[in-house]
Amino acid sequence: MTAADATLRALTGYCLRRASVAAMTDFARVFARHGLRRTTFSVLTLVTERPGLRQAQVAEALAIERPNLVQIVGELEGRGLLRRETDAGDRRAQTLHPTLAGRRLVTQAMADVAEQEERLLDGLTPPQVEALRTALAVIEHNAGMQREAAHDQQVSRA
Amino acid sequence: MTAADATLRALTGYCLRRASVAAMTDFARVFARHGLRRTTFSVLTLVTERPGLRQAQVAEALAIERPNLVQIVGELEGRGLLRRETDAGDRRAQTLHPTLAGRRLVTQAMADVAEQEERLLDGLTPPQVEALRTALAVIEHNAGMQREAAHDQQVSRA
DNA sequence: TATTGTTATACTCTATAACTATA
DNA sequence: TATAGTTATAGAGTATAACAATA
Repeated sequence: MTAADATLRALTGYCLRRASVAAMTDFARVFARHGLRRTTFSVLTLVTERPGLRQAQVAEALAIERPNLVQIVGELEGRGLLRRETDAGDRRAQTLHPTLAGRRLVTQAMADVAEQEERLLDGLTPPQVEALRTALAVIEHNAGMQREAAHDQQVSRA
Repeated sequence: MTAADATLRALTGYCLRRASVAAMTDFARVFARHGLRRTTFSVLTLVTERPGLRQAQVAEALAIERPNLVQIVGELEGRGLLRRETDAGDRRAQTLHPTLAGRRLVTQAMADVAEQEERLLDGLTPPQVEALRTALAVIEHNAGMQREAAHDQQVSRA
């Protein structure tokens, strides 16, 4: 495809966004069934998979700004799904640990999410899904390169 | 992949979202070089491709709520990139028409967007890109099915 | 009565500056 | 001084209710 015939609906970037928005809308409904949003589901799942992470590490891993994570963790702690624990070695840091209720909720929610994902991928063969994931990884990588290049340019201009 | 090993990073839905966010972040930078945002670029491009559409038709085509489109069109009209024209046959309706400046801006911006898209897809063969677009269409379709099913359920409950 | 564009409004997600307490 | 968590706040994007003009 050349730039000449690149109309709005022909843009792969727009197809990517439409599919993402549609998929995340469905996922949001699954999250809501468990009283979760995308961000709270992500944080609770990560903390369950890797207990003891600091908030800053969770924020880094999930690309969430630290100030925004405070409310998310507060919400999950308020519902008794995880607890904050002051790090023994560095009393500035809060490590995060799932409660039993949190682990149970993650198990249930993740099962529903996986089921929803199967519905979304219905009609695609395993090789097609693998090819999709490869393509998505390439795009994410290329976009990251773009961001770094723009950042370097900004730095060198300063 | 079964639900059993579905950790956060293994979810295809999350890979899809990360790639989409990364790609749209880059596109946003391209739009900004022309004084546009994603929404204003989309509207101006569509109006240039299909002049004379009513606002309600543009909103429907781009999945933008009509109230939100008012500001977008107002911004583009204020910059002299398109003009509203009261429909002769239905004086409630406003049809949208690109100005010369608007058409020129779309040509320039679309060229940059297509170039950016090529960078994003760098490393993928044309068949791989085609397979990606097929997979994205399947996901969007499946998600739409999900939405309709949920809506039908909601209606039948009422 | 229904529809188009519009106004006002609210809600979510995200981003940044600045504070505190620790290091 | 630098970092972790926090507070407050601002912005973009999106969603709904209600109104005037028109059909």
